[in-house]
Amino acid sequence: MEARTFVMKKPTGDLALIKKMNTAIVLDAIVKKAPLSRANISELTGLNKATVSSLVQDLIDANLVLEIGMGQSSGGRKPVMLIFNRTAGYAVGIDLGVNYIRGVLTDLEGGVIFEAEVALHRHALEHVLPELYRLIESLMAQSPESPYGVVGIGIGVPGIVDESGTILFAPNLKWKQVELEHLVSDRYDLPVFIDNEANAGAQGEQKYGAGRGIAHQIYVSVGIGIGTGIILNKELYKGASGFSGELGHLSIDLAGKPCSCGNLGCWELYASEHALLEMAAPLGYGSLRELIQAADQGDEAAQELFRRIGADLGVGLANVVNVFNPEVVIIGNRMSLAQRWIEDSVRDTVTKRTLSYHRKELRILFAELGEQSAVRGAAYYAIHQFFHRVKGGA
Amino acid sequence: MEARTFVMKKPTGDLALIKKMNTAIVLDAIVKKAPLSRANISELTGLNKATVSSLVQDLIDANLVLEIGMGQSSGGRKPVMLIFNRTAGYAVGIDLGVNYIRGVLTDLEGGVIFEAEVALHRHALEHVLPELYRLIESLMAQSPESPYGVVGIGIGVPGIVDESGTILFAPNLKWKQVELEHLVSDRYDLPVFIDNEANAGAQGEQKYGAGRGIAHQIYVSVGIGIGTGIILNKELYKGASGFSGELGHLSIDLAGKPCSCGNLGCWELYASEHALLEMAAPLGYGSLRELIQAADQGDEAAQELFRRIGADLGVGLANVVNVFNPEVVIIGNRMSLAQRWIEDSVRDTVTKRTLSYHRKELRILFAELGEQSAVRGAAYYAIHQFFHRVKGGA
DNA sequence: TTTGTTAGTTTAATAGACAAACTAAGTTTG
DNA sequence: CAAACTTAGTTTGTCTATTAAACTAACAAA
Repeated sequence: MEARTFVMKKPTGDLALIKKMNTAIVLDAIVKKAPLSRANISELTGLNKATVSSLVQDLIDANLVLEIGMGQSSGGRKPVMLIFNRTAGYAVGIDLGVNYIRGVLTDLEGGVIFEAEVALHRHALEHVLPELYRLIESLMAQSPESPYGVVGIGIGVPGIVDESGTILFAPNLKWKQVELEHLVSDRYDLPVFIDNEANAGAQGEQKYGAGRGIAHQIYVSVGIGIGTGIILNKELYKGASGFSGELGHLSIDLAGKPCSCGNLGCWELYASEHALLEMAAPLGYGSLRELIQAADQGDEAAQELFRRIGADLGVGLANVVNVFNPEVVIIGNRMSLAQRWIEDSVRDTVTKRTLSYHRKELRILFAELGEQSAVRGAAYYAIHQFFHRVKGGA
Repeated sequence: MEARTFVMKKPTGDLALIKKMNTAIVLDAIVKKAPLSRANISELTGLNKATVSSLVQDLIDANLVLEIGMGQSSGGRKPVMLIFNRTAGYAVGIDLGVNYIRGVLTDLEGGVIFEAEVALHRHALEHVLPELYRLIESLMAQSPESPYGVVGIGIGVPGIVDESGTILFAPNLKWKQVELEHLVSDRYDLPVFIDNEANAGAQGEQKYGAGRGIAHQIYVSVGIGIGTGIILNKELYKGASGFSGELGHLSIDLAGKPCSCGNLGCWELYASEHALLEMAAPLGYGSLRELIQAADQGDEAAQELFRRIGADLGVGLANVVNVFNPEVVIIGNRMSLAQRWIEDSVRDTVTKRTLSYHRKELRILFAELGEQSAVRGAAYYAIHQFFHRVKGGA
């Protein structure tokens, strides 16, 4: 979780804790419902006016809140309106893909200030790292002067990551045991957060996209394989070993095709981009883009292929829905580009195959942030940790 | 959550909260590691000696903690040892099955004081309710005089339950829309908690059985059908509608047998007691008990049947493991009686079909509480809520 | 101008945690 | 056996964050 070690005090309830809690409550109110006056905050949160005044002053001193002048009077003294100072610092988010590296610089609200992308032609670590560093440095160079500067770097990667930010295995990059967090944080002396692409995407959609305000959200990243980010009670769920959600290897056919993972009939053998292209090859199409174009131009075979992929996606999604009973399922990554050709068959299949109790609350959506789900989510990791740091008082 | 409405104050951080937290910390320490002295608690929790003394006094005044006399000196004044007063109150736990009602009376540590069971021959509500009431009353009659008396009643039922404690649907009882919580709590004027049998069983194993101290535990109740109780971060996970974990309707065969739920190839069609007995019928066996006996006496066909059921159980479990990456999976309910005949094939299948990363942390266990998982879990609901109530200060 | 209203600060009270001093009651040592 | 040391638990005074209430500031309407 933490990047470097901030010494953990004993977690007993003392006065510092309650101040921390209340500060968080106040800041939260401002972030979510700005502009607000102190009086508004008091009413909204139930905290006493005096308490709010004191906490707000601390936040102003910490450069996290700004007074933007007088608001409308409703028959008495004019209120002083407060907003969150989103430019008190900046965050870097990186999406390290298989054939690209994408990066954004965001403000503390996660809004994109600047973005950049480079193509990746080789996967060797010695080749990728310099590219990554160059991208990070170009992003940081764009960050305006600010009280906190760049507060951290979040990176989404296509592989399995452990708690220490080490990439255990990234099949499509052919990487094993890459201590990426150490490498990057040593270089820039900043907090660095590594997570897999699907988790980062899930966070992105949860905070800034289709999943805003939703407690139970499953993000299914359908690209070359299938990955998932599981958000339960508004928090990323990671299993015992820190990497759950290998839903790509959910078996949907107990006697189906053998998978490299050892199981039979894994979902991603049926419903990923890779599976689609395998079936498209005999028709003479070599890429997702070509296939979509063909479908758009009326090619029945291509359209049928999408329907089939949609159905198989739906089979797995039905399982996911029956297991998690989520409020939304978000389909993201490259396959979301084919939304118009797969959406109907996905929905039909899910409707047929889920319990009616679960269907009631369910919405199936496509990623709102498109290709930016993962970068924005990655940046959020850095922002999130920054808030914990400043509220702690370091 | 709450049974009756205790008016919720604004959840801001005030002094009462921190006292509540620290009281909980102290009580927790005593419950888990008794006997302890005040000095021990101070060291253990990091709370100041004075604070501990004061909080302990409150707990003694509330009859929740007892002084049991002097402990061993280690070179200075003898410590006064403290224990949790487990008999300050009692809880009733009920497992409402399809052909039985089982009940226990427990102390506040969940230890069984008294147990009883009645057979159910008819399922009509008019017939079951009086039986249920008679059982509850016989249990309550056994509770000794105590400061708090019976603190609540927990009931596990074979069906889908909503947040208000209404049984929406219990297929095997043919019940629909039974407001059980209301009925029972009106009758006894006590807090009543209804949940489905698998969730109750999961809680039972989590607190008193094979899942003690484990954060991520999946309890699979294999009976007539398959139900599951999912515990993540030590808490029962319920989905958006309050009833997730219909893992029985996880499809393991995308083109398999049609299920009454609308899906194809549902797990419980392959790996439940019902499925087993269907396959056993041609061999001339009519019950699980007979089949186990046959296997014990060397009947190869029966043994083969168990191996097959074990394998199909394993297929579904592998999916569960890949999805949740839990630390333990606990197989409970009736099928756990056949442990010795299915264990090997279950393990083999799971090993073959799960990702090695997940397997590392994984243990597959059978219910430690046997047939009592659900009753004990049900009682725990009442105990748990009681603690929240007294710590609140009512 | 007066009256009433709303915003925000100041003041004094309160409650809980804590450190330090203190009392209580034991053990070890010369 | 007395003196010295140890440990348990309580008492005392301090500190801090919240709060209610009083107060100041600034405006609108009559």
